[in-house]
Amino acid sequence: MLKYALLGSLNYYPMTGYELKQFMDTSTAYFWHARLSQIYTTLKDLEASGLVRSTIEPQEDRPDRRVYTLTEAGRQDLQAWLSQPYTALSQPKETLLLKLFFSARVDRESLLTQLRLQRSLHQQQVDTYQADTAGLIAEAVAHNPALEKDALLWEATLRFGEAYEALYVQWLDDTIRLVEERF
Amino acid sequence: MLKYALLGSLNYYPMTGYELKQFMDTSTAYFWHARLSQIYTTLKDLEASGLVRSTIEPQEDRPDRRVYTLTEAGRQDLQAWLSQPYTALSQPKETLLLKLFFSARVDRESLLTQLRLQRSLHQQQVDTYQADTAGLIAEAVAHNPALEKDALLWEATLRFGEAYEALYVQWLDDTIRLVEERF
DNA sequence: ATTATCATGTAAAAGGTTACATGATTTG
DNA sequence: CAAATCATGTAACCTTTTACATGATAAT
Repeated sequence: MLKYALLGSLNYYPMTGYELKQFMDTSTAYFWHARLSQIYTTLKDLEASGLVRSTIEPQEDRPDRRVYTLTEAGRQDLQAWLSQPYTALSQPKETLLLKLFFSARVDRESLLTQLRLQRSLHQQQVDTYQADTAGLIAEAVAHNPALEKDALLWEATLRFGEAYEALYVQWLDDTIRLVEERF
Repeated sequence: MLKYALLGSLNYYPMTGYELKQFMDTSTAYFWHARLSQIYTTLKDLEASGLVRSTIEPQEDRPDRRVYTLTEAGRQDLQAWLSQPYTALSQPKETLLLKLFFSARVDRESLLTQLRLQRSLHQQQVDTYQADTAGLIAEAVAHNPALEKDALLWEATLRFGEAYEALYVQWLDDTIRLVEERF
């Protein structure tokens, strides 16, 4: 699926692997992320399949930039994926819940420390969304009004991320209280 | 991490790979799932590491049952993992959000069909939790009152699952309205 | 009659992480 | 002076999925 994250991103404008990583880190990261190493190898595969094409921009004192462009075949593959309905449910892996589920014989204080630590991490995430991501969307539309529809959908995914983090913090608060009072 | 799902489950009582699959499907599945093939190969690895031990119960007309038991080393490994704080944030992969993010050039009706389909799938999940899982926890405690503390934590994870699905349905409703009105 | 359940597994492929390797420039 | 940024990649490993293989019994 990283495939489509890359094709979708390159559909906006040509980018290097490094730039794709940055793009994803500031836009899709909270529902789809990837390491640089995976991005580089996947781009190579996509080029071998003819869905992207790369050109080299020479640079001095640092590695040449390899800029990837979406090909017509790539655009079609992306459109085909986008217009095909997604009939599955994603199956999340939540390490914290897994640990909690089996923690009945862990001592109370360790459990509370664990939960409070997670609370602070998730609270930080909420702050990040509000500060960074919302601003980036507004900026993109200001530069290019043709992205209005895109921005509508970007905001929808952002709303999901915010609601998810708010839910997480709320659930942690409830669970911390539960453990304090009844565990 | 499947490793700990298996060790944690076997800490309750010995099970076969097949039974572990069923156990996970009715308890951890909404935050941790695995296929049978992965369970079988992981159990083999765990036995090679001495964390579980298996004995064969012969059967006629169907494959012999291979029953896995947690070893003392396995119990210690599990406890070590449980008492070690989890300092990361899980990085979810939400295919629906990925598609939505790049869907600005998809036609309105396809988008709405997509979102409505997902709404019905998530609504089903809500119903499943309420019907199935809550009952199983009550049953387990009734059979074995020593599981009271366990049940407290199981209910906490269940509450997360319910809140998550409720959030998802709510977000889909909001997003469907947004697309209807402004896309 | 077909599908679900019980019950085991293996093999190949895909997806993803971690570690390694290099090195100049800019910012704090 | 140290850390972050820019910029590329490869290799080994681990995790997960998909496909294959078998076959009786019970339920619809």
